[in-house]
Amino acid sequence: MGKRDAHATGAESPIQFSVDRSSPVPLYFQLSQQLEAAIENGRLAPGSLLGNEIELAGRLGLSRPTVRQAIQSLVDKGLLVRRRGIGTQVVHSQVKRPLELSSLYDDLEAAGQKPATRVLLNTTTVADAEVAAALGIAEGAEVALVERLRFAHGEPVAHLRNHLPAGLLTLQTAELEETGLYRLMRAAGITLHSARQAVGARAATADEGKRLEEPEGAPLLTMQRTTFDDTGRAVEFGSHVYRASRYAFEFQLLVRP
Amino acid sequence: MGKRDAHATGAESPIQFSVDRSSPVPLYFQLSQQLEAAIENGRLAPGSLLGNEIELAGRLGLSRPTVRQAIQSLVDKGLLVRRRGIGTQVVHSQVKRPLELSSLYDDLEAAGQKPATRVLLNTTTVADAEVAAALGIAEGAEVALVERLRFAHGEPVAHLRNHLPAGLLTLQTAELEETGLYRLMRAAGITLHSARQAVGARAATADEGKRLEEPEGAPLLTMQRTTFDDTGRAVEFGSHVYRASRYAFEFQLLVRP
DNA sequence: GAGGTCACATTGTCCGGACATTGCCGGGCA
DNA sequence: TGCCCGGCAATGTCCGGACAATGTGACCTC
Repeated sequence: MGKRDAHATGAESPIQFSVDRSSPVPLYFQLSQQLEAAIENGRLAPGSLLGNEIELAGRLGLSRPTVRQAIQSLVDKGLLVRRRGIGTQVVHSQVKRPLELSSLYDDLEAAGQKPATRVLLNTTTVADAEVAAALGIAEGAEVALVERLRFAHGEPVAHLRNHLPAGLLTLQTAELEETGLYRLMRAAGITLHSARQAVGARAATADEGKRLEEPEGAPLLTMQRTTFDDTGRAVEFGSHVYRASRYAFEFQLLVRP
Repeated sequence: MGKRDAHATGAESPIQFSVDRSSPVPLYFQLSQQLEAAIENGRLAPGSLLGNEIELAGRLGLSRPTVRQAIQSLVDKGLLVRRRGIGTQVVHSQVKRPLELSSLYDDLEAAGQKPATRVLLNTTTVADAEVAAALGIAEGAEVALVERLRFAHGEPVAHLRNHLPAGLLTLQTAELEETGLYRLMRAAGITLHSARQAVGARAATADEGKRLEEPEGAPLLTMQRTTFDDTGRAVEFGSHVYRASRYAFEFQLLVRP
């Protein structure tokens, strides 16, 4: 054969992708979804080359920028790696879901544990110094306050206290017992964008121990989180306490290049 | 005036950007850095519009795709928000450094605390089941093992135990006392790409208490982390214990759109 | 046989344009 | 006065091409 097989990667049964130009879904998005699915179910093996962009574009009847846009989105997700002069290949390891702004409710549900919630408090109050600073509002301003106990398998897992700016949305206690706070906020049209978190640990006080069915002095995991929407407004400040014996944070994170 | 002022945003003293075409630095990167700097130091006020892409491209003598690439990189960082039909604006809040694959050494140094390290162990051993699973190698395979105590202001902050695949790089004890593990790995040409972390809490054992100068039973923050390079290979597995009274994790994270 | 050199394949960067989609605002109409 | 509609401005998508930078492998030379 010649200097190098031009179809070195395509030789091994190239996967057939296709795009629907009549669909309102952007072409690059159609392609990236098909690529992601192929990676997810193993049809594109880890470490395998993707075949060069130009040929792929030609096969699909797309332009190279469109194909690049599709590939780039998966590179950003950490599923693909580009190597100049080499090609684009699937990362070797099993990359699980990358880091997301996780909700305890969704985490528990995904883990197969049916989460339950008991609302302890659902009212309004005035912001103290800490809450005001976190939400970027004036001290003494009105805020919504929600306190909940979260259970999994009938046992308490965490005590959640959240402050929200007044007027952002009205929280029904019945809804709060049914689902997570983030889902309610999203349903109200709030686009969550970023969050600032601090995770620490401390010993349980007597009150906390009673609430969470732990002895006084037991280690607890604490998290404070301020969540922002896409305009940068703070939309929620949470101060949560987890039973360390029942819960740990797990997440995947990518290095920003 | 007309239906709408075409220079509504440019009217308020448009910031002058400039690019150097003779520089080897990509044009879109030059622009994105200047934009980021302008946002960082407040010359581009939060909430202000950026002015339309076409006009900006014209002023700089760039094409629109190049300008879009620059803007997109800042949108990905969470500094800008695009609104179709409206324009691109700076997010309102003070977005601090986004989430990075943080190194305790760098964290402490950035906080102005001079970190110090005492190497307790720097040897090789065989992988037990946990380490083998984390690194994706065979049980019993040879691995490097490093145990360190990290100090800040002369007080112990954390006990760090790391396992690395054999042959990845040779760690000098003297180097480990001088800087952080990640810096050494990067200096050895390893491109860190992603990591899987689990953060929990537990009570200190008697041994741990002695090492970290905490009473037995004191709450400790624990973290296990497996780090991968850009090909997906696991390059490090860390099992760390922090004094909860002296350290907490802080990070910012973005919602994946 | 060992080493360096060169061509090639592939991604990286950049251009100029075209049309579609969306949100806002003003003006027209009832 | 109030509602609806059209126009406009801005981003979103897509095209086709051009040249640069880089890593690999094969070839050639010594």
